[in-house]
Amino acid sequence: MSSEKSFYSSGELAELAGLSTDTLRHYERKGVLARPLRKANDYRQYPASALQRVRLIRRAIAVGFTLDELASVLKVRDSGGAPCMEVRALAEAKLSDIETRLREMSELRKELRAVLKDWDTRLEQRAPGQRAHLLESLNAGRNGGLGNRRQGSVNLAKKKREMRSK
Amino acid sequence: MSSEKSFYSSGELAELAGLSTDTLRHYERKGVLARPLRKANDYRQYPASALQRVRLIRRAIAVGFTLDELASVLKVRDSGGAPCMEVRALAEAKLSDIETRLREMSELRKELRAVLKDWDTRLEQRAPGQRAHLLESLNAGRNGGLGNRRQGSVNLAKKKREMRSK
DNA sequence: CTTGACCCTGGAATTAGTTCCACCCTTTAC
DNA sequence: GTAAAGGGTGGAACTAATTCCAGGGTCAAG
Repeated sequence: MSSEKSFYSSGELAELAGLSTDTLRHYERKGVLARPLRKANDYRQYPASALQRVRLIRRAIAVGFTLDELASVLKVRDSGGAPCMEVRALAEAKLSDIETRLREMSELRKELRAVLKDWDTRLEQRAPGQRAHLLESLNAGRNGGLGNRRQGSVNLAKKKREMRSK
Repeated sequence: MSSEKSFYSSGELAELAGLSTDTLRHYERKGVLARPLRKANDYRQYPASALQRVRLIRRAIAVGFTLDELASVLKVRDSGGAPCMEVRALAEAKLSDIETRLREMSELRKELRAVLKDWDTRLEQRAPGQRAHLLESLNAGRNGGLGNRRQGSVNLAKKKREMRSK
């Protein structure tokens, strides 16, 4: 039943993971994906675990981690060392980022759903002068607690500017 | 009670929205933020609605929209026209993206929480040889239905490559 | 031995969003 | 009037992730 090979070539891994071999190499260069053993011909031989690693990477990226950030976290993990506070803090910050983004996303999902429903309704009714509200609702979203913060580096914009103009 | 001004300067709006005036100008250039009226001195005068618009933009970006994509959607909305199928399709695609990302994110949130808890436990116990599992758990996450797809443009990687090598 | 399918490498290029730069203008306070 | 603070402009630069490129192997099939 186990149709899983224990080694993948770069092409195979790329295929399985849904990305290009170029990207795999990139991950390697960035230090988030370990350099795999090579065969005699210098071809990469990825262990099965690499697939999971790649999936982890993609999830982490999707969630706002930077390859460099990830590298710092994974380096700790891979060497089994105790995470220096820096890394722990990073992980914690990411977690709270994620929570914020989760809220935002489900918010936007709701809005987007409403918009689509709206559009479809309007398109069916076809009342000529109707002038659909379309994304109007999107604009309306409760703009309560959220507001600014970006994914990783927050609002350095004018801070930097202020520094140099000082 | 309404402490809200009805017009903002670019600096004010930037401040409120938590981004730089440069970014505001960028949004304008990209066509997601309407060119505001100008005062006699050529200063921008943003209507209060611009703040909501900017917030919408940020949410949309956070969720995977591209400024160009957003522009195409918003252009429809702003002109009150019926959304051409292209735009509707885009919105729908984004919705499904969002749903996928939501799943991924809450998945990763869970994992991240576990990792943090793990770390803290280990750090407290301080069993020397323990060699923490750290992110180990992250690797373990159910890799069921999800897997590859990226935010916006999916997997063009090798597709393009294939085309040209044909 | 040639062809086609893969793989390798380092560095350049691209894409998107954002920021920086240089230079000029306006308004307010001293 | 002059410095400080805030605006404006176009275009260059930067960052991150990914892709492209050019030149060079390996290997099985025909």
